[in-house]
Amino acid sequence: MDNATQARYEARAKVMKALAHPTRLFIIDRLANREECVCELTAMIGADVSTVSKHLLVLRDAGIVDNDKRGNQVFYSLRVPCVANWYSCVEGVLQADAQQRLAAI
Amino acid sequence: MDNATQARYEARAKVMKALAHPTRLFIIDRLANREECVCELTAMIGADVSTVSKHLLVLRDAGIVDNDKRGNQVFYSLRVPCVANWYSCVEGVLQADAQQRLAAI
DNA sequence: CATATATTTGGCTATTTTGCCAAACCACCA
DNA sequence: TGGTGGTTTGGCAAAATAGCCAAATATATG
Repeated sequence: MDNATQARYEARAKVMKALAHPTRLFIIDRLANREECVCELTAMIGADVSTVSKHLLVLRDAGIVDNDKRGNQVFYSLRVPCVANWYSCVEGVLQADAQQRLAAI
Repeated sequence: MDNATQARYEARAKVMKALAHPTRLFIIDRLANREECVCELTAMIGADVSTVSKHLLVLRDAGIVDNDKRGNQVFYSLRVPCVANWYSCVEGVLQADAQQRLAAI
């Protein structure tokens, strides 16, 4: 694998990695419908604000969300909506897996 | 967030996590066209066989690939092809990100 | 200006992930 | 049976990630 190829896969992996956490997937789900402020997301998630803020940073670094500061709160929104469409595929993986496990009994 | 919801996001995250590594994304790309044996994948990746084997185990545990032992080699194939379609979306994220960085100069 | 609210950052520890080596395993063949 | 090629497993050290607290920052408001 040459350097350019390596770099390309690393860039892709960064995006995937940003989505590889339950809390961040939950955030994506919330943002699929409308933008939300950090305070609202924090209330729904139930973790420390600093933790949520860091999750949002990961998503922003990956280019998945945008943020907009209005007044003293910051609103996050989904920048690339297609991400939200992956769920059907992920669910497909989970269902196929469940069926295989069932068949293995 | 109740327990069931939590569990659902964790299951999804497991699938995403399995894809959140350059080497594993490379493997998915290879398997998008045809099945490959561990030996062939190892040759293309250029890491230790044991490393590649463990990456394949992660993908298998997540339900993303299947394996088929024939003779003394093991062939891996993509079980849920839709995963390969995510690339266009990931590329979209990367391009949007590149444009934003460009605009910020 | 002082205070309150919303968010980010620094820093620390605990946990998870990665990748290599060595060893075990398995199927084939002489 | 012994040897060979292909694959997995165990184990370990290095690196990355997660989550909390405390502190810093920024904005609104009295």
